Amino acid sequence: MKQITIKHIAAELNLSVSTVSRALTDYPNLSQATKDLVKSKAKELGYRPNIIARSLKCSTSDQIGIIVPEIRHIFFAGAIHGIEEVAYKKGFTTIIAQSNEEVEREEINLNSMYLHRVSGIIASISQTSTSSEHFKKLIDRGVNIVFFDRDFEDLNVPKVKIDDFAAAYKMTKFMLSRGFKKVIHFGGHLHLSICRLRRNGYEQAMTEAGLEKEILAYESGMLESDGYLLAERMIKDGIKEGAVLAVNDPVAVGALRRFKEFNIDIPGKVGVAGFSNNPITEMITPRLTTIEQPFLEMGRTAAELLIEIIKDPSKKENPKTVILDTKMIIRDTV
Amino acid sequence: MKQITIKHIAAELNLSVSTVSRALTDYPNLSQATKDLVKSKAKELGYRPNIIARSLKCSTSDQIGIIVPEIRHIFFAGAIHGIEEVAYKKGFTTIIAQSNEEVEREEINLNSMYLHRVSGIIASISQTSTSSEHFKKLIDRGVNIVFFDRDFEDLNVPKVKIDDFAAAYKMTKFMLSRGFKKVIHFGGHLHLSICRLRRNGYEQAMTEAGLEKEILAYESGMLESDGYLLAERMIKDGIKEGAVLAVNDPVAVGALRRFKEFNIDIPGKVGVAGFSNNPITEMITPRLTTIEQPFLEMGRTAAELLIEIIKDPSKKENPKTVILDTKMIIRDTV
DNA sequence: ATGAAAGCGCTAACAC
DNA sequence: GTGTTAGCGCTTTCAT
Repeated sequence: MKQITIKHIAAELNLSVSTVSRALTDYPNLSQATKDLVKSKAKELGYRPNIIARSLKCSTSDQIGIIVPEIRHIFFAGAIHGIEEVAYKKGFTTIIAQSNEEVEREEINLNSMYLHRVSGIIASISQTSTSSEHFKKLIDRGVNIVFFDRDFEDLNVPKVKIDDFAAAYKMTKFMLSRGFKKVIHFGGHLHLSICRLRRNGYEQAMTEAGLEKEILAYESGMLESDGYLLAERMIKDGIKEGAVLAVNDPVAVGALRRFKEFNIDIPGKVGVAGFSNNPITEMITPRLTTIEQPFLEMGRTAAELLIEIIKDPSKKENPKTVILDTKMIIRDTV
Repeated sequence: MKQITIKHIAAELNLSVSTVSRALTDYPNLSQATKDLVKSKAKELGYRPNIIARSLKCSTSDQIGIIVPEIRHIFFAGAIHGIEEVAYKKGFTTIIAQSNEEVEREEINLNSMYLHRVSGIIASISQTSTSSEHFKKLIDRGVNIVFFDRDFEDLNVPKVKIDDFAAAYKMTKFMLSRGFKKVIHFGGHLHLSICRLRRNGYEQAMTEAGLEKEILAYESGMLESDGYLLAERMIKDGIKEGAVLAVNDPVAVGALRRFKEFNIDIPGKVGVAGFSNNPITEMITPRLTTIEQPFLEMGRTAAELLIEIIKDPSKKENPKTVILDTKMIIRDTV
């Protein structure tokens, strides 16, 4: 019940607490004999270091915090998997928190992790995070932060991203090459850089095809329900033909569902493409064309970047931005 | 950069640290004037309490730890949502960790949370957790623990569950009533109580129908890939007709996929039912018949039970087990 | 090679 | 109503 401390060990062995502490942390100038003695005694008594006390003293722990919008999205769950893989290998534990796309919750979690003195934080920001103030404050206090996928462009920290512009550009061109007269974009909120970049890529491809007059980009949320509603709105707006480039897979799936309810021929009349290569895209009918994002790799890389600056804070001077490759996955909806 | 402490506030105001501490924690015997003074000064200096120090002193925090097998399963993600909902409302923050179905990882996370002095832990155990030793140790040290869904039967702590036996029993009977000559069970590992109970419910229904000789229960993992493999094995075992009761939705979905690849008529020749009412069960073709588990409600209840014993540890003497209702969702695969 | 002692930031028992 | 002081468990400088 009662906690065993180094004091107990010291008392039992007639040693000072400092010697015990040193033995336990493998301090160089200490005889191997005492080290062994202390360690075996510690084991015997069932000693467990109080890492709270250690954190207080050293003002750090070996814990990495992860903050994402929603863990149930395979993209984030997968990235977390990648983060954990390298974190555990390097002796860190991880804790996860979700913002539920609410900036208030994001701030609470961020501060809580800071107060608990995590060694660093890997984050992908919420849809409602229009200002980077809450992150900026912590960065100014020296907290190690790395972003993946959704980031703040004005924050100069390490990042792992994909080339959102190029991916959207490529997919738009591809859809046009399949014979669609125009492409409509179901986009996310523009203060998120990934949404803005995807939209820019779309617009660029349309412009290059001489279709600037046909550019039509809706701005909405990033959930399945948003895609569902947007599809309905598109039909109501009188658009009966064209290809839809959705900002992500959930939006694409929602749109597809609505189009199917309207008995619209896919991909005959309307095409649909998503973003992420969510496993579900392959299980539904028709199977969704999408862009593969290497989420596992993104997570791994983010963890590596973070551990790099934890181990050597001077590396924060010139933060890296790593851009990972995407791949078009052509299936049945385009 | 440097942390502002109560010392700084005390110095600026010519007060003692204890007065400042008392003012900040709204101690009763203190003039409102000093309280206001201290609080405004704290705000002015950008003071943030060091909760590590507070944890060290009080050996607790206002943090609830959550440990689940895999966050990407909607069942767990949904339960976590429910937990967070009530936790935040009551002033707790939450941290999440996943075991990836590995008992080693589960133990690491469990210990890490304990060492970080969380107020309590809500857990659903991993598939490979055959012994409850690691949990037992912490419970003996006084750590507050609540289980939901997957639990250790030998641990006498608060739990939130469904009636697994009854649900499996009911679904088996229903399948038989639809004209299937027999039901085959795709079960999970039997050291998990939920798997054992579901299997028992299945066996009971078969026995009551005079089909004890036809009882066939495979034992496997709980992933989609396990269902896929099991379906293949069933075919290879020469079973061409009957209904499959899967231990959960992923297994059912995997089995369904394999049956479809074999061009087996569903539900004409073979029926399939899952467990959980995962959203995907409605998006695939044919839509999967399943049992709805109230995951949000399970999470909420677990959080309430935990906060109850945190606030009043004497309640641990007679831990509650809450059983929540399930519902059969009949769709196209049975 | 080992010990004594200070201190991380906070709370609370004890004084006045 | 407010101040003094000890101490939570640990690390680390300074002695010896």
